Amino acid sequence: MENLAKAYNPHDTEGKIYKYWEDNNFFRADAKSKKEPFSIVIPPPNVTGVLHMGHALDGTLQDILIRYKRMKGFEVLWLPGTDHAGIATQNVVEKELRKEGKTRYDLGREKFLEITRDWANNHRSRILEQFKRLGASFDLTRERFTLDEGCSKAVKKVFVTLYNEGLIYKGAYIVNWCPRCRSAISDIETEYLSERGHLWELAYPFRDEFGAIVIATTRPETMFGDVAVAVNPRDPRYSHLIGKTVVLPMIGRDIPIIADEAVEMDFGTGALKITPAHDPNDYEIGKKHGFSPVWVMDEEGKMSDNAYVPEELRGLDRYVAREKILEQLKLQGELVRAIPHEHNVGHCQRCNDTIEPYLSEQWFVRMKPLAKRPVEAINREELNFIPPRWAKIYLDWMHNVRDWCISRQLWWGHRIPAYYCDECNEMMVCMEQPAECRKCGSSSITRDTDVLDTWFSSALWPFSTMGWPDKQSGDLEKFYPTSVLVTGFDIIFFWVARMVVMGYKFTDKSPFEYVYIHGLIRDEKGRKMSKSSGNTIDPLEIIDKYGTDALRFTLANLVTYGGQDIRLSDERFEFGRNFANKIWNASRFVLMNLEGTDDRPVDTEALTVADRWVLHKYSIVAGELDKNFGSFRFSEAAQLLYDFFWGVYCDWYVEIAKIQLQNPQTKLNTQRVLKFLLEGQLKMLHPVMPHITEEIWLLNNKNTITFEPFPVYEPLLVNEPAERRMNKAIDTIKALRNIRQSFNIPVSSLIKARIYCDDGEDREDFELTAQYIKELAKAGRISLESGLPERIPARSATVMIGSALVAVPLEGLIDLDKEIERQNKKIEGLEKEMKSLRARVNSPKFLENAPKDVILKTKERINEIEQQSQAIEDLLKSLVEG
RNA sequence: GGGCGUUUAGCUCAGUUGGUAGAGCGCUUCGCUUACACCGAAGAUGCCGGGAGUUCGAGUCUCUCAACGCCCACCA
Repeated sequence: MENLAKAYNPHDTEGKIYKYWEDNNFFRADAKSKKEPFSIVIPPPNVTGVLHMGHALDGTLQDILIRYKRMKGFEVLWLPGTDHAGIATQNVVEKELRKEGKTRYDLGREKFLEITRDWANNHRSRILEQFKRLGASFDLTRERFTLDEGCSKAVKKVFVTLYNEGLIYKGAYIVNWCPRCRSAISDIETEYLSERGHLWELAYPFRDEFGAIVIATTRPETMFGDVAVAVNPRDPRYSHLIGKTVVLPMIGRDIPIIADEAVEMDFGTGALKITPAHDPNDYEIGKKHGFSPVWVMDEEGKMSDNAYVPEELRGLDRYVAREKILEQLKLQGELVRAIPHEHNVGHCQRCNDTIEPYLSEQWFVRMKPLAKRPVEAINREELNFIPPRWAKIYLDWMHNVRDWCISRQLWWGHRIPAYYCDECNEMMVCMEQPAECRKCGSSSITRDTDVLDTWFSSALWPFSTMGWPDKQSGDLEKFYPTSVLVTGFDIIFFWVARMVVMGYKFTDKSPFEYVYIHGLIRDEKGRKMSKSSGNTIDPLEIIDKYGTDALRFTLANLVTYGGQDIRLSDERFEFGRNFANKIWNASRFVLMNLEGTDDRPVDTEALTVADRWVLHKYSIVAGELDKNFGSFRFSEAAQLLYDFFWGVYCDWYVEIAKIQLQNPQTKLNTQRVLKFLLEGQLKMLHPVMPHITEEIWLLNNKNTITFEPFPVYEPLLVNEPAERRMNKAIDTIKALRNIRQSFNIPVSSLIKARIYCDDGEDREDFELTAQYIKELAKAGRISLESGLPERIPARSATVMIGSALVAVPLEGLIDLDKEIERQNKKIEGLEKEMKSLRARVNSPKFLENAPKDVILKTKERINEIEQQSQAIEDLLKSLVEG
């Protein structure tokens, strides 16, 4: 054991240990096991992605739960996989193509998909390899991909079923259109940003008389698609104009002035241009009044090449066209004015391009009828959010849910299983391509060219990955529904809510019992981490620099139950690194001192006070840990582990063990206790810091720590007297060290300490711990005196430990003024505390209402303070008198 | 417009049923004592955002105000 490195080097450990786990298939789940199941499916990272801090946090927390439950004896499944990430992946591949000066249209659909598939396959393993570096104990034999055969089958099955039940429909509606992606996107993929623009007031001249009506618009380029001008019928400024005809500037097309209640009189000019093909509200108004929409912009955001658009503008980008139009209108005197106007503009979440509302044929899922059971799930506690406040956000969304636009005009994704007869246009929605048209019998059939929103397949993830709709594997029965979903709040609507919807619809159950929502990772200034702002912290770099376990421990410690965002900086990981090193070195110490020991258990008859004390504390920590891991309180668990290992085991027990190891009578049992506690703590730490604990564990054990039973609260180890005794001893040691430091007494000079105490319990307590005090406070001699002295020994530094007085005679060494100052300060503190205690006790209401134990405790404390104050005052007197 | 979160030591943040505040880092002073300087020892630092209320007692519960942040809706 002497050959262990002086400092923990994670790189010597991590790769080796992970391989050991992998080679032995420790993480493979058995669907036939009799053990109670515990399962998590990973939120599938995008194939194109690289591991970022969000993944690291998410993955760490899942792995902690998984490893903890594995040690608790559950049959555990953590199912890994990746998401094909429709738009994101397609964008990346298109970007690559652009470097070669090509577009996807140059390649054609088949060729483009082939390239994208290769790309995805390459990256698919990369991200999972990165998760492995996190120590993720997932079952790689069950790895899934949202576009693999099984998932695709599930997608088709769900689509066809929903269609047949009328829950999926196709139709022309205004959708959010991203001109850059050339696709529709859903409402929640549209991000509204406040932008400074203009409200342009344009004059549309009357056809049959002099004058004009002035409308207000933020998008003048859509004017050629106008079908009417609408005013509020109650608006006195305009009511006389209703029914008249105006002429669209530049193209001279006639449109009527109509009346509609929806027009707000006090916005803009009170006159609204109606452009049904390019605005959601206008679409509604247009429909109501029976107008046919006029398209003037194409799917790339360019002005259409049709008769409605002036020739010189056709094919121009929408913003270029806007400038030209304004220029022209200004010349013609039809641009009345431009008012600076701040308004919200939709942007594509994926590519940030400005969204155009666009009337087009799309597929939708009717969400309202599907939302009923997901709403009830909260009340029935079939679905529980942690922290619970997220349930409200989820419910609000469910209550106001709108139809979900699921079709995307992309190539990369699940192609919609709808088929059209080329002859008669009959539409057939079915699992496989039909051989012939069911209506006219033609064999010329074409599949719908749209693909599905990525989140459609993600919504099925918890059960599509378990084999649904097939049941052969047994995974569905054993591991579905899953136990918990761990994710960030940013995808509650995108993913969590839709999984619940689909879960209830197709499996009759919530796909998970708990949703644990953690905060988002931010940079040290609280900004969102993003590649574009260059403020990301790469978890792999952190792993290289500090080690995986350091990363995991730090993150676990930083995450809060309330789900607060986490501000990270590089240096924060030193915390975990230092702790790992501490574990390493304490282990090294213990292992070095195990020579000559045996494999027998701790002899509980022969325990010293310190042994009993540390075992007592250990048992309590084990119990607390169980509670914390069981209730997703990761940081409390991490803090507990840290405090016990460092603050109790290392700082006190190991130091005391050094004493006990010197004594042949206590040596053997001390070794056993050291080892028992070290191994127990390795187990406790293992879910959070798997590599280092396994490495150390294997130095002394044949089998992996992976399946070791997690330590539990052990009532037999609880020992209150030992705790009381050690608390006194520790207080005394600290007091003596304080005196030593205050008076600059060098370590080389041994101090003497006299402890004046009662002959009863106090004396017994101190007798049992006197040796620890002597050694750890570097005292030459400890003497126990009976009762408090009548006169405090002169030229002594003193301190009260409970009702006992500890005095250190410091002939010649003591600085009188310094000691007086020290004691005065002490009295000051006591007096302050006393004041508030007295006020309480003197109030009859307190005595009436407060619980008895609180009253008792308060009175005891008052007595204690009185005693101490008295002693200190006596001391001061004797100091002054010399 | 609606909703949520945050405000505690110089910094970053804990604080689970109300009992008189903690950690890490940083800072000060010592120290290479049979693991560890990625260390050990001793210390300093807080009207727990402001105000009001409930209570014997409030960082913790209620109301209110303020600042910052986020989400949803949305006005052409």
